[in-house]
Amino acid sequence: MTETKDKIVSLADKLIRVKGFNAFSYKDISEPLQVKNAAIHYHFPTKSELGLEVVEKEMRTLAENTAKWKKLPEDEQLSKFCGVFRKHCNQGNVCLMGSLAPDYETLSPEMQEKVQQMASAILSWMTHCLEQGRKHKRFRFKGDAGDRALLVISNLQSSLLLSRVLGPSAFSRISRRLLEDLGA
Amino acid sequence: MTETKDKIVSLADKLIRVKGFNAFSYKDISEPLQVKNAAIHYHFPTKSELGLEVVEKEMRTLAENTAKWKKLPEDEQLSKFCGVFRKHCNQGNVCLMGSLAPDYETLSPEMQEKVQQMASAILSWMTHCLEQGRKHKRFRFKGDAGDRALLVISNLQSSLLLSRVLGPSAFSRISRRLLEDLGA
DNA sequence: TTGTTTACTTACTACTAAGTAAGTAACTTG
DNA sequence: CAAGTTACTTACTTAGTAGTAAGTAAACAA
Repeated sequence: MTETKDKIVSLADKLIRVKGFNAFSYKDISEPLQVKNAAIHYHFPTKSELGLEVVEKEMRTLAENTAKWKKLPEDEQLSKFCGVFRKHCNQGNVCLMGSLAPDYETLSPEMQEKVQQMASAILSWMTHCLEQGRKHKRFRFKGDAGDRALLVISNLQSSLLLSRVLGPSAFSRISRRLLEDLGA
Repeated sequence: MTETKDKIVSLADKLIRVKGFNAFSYKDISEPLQVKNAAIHYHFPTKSELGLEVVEKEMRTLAENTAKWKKLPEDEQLSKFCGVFRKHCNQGNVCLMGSLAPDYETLSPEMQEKVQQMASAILSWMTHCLEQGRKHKRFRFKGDAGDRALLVISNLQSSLLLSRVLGPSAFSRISRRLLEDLGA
C-alpha cells in the first residue's frame, strides 16, 4: 500500500468517527492530504469501497489486539479493550460501530454486511472473554455470557456517544461501574 | 400549528431516526407530503430550526410521559420507559440521542445545546427514578444512582443501534438483562 | 370592502457532492 | 531501451443540496 492510500484510510477513519460517514466528503480528505479528489477515486473508486477498507482495517486491528492479549487473564484483556475506548474518548472519537450503526440504512449492502461482520466479531470475542473469565473466577456475573457481552459492548459504545454530549466524565463513570459490576 | 407543519416535524423525526440528520433531505419530506421544498422553508427557515423542533417535541413527550407515570412504582416507571424503546425498536427506529450524538460535531451550536439539554433531562429523570426506586426497595444496585442511570441509558440507546445490525433480539436480550440486574 | 396575514407555489440561485475521462510524469520490467 | 504500470492531475459531468425572492389564492380583520 502506498503512503497516500494509507493516509486516505486513516483520515477517513477519523472523519467517520468525528463527523459520520454521510457527513464527510472527499474534500475533507483531499485538502489536508494536498491531493485532488480524483486521487481518492483512483485508490477507492467509490465511497463505499473506502468505507469497507476502514471497517476491514478496524477488524484487522481487533484481531491483532486480541491475539496479543490472548495469554493475559481475562479481566486484564477486558481492561485493555476498555483502554482502546478510553483512547478514542480522549481523542474525541466515537467507535466505528457507534458511528456506522445509526447510518446503517443509508449504507451500501456491501458495507452493511461488513458492519454486521464487525459486530459479530466483537460480540464473539467479548462473549468468549467473559465466559472464560467467569470460569477462571476473574469475573462474577449472572446469566448468559452472550447477553452480558452485549451489555458490555453497548455500554462502551454509548459511553463514547454520551461523552460527546455530556463531556468525557460519562465515559469514565460508565467504564468504572462496568468493570466493578463484573467484579473485575 | 397547522396540519402540514405537524406532518413535517413527524416525518423529520422519523427520518432522523432512520437515516440520520445529515442523510435526509428536504425532498424526503416534501415528496411524501406532496408540497414543495419551499413550503418546508416557510415553516422552518433552516434545517437546524427543523431539527430543534424535533428535539423539543421529544423533550415535551418525555415530560408528558414521566408526569403520567409519576405515581407508579419506580420499577413500573422504568418498564414503561423501556416500552418506549421497544416500540421504536419494532418500528426500526433508533432513539434521537443515538442518532444525533454521532453527528454532534456537525450540528449547529443551537442544536448541540438542545441535544445537551435533552441528555440532561433524560439522565436526571433516570437518576431520580433509580434513586427513589432503591429507597422504596423496588431496585437493588451498587454505587451512585447517577452512574447507574448512565449505564441504563447507554444500554437502551445502544440496544437500538445494535438491533439495526444484529437484529431485534439484541434489544430484548439487553433490556431483559438490564431489568433483571436491577432486581426489578 | 379593503388591507393584511397565512400558507403555500413557481422558479430560481449558489454551492457541493460523488464520480469520470483523458492526460502525464515517474518508475518498473522484459 | 521500449512498453507497461503506478500514482496521480486536469478538467469535467451529473445530480443533488439548502435556501431565497417573488407571486398567489384563500381566509381573516377593520
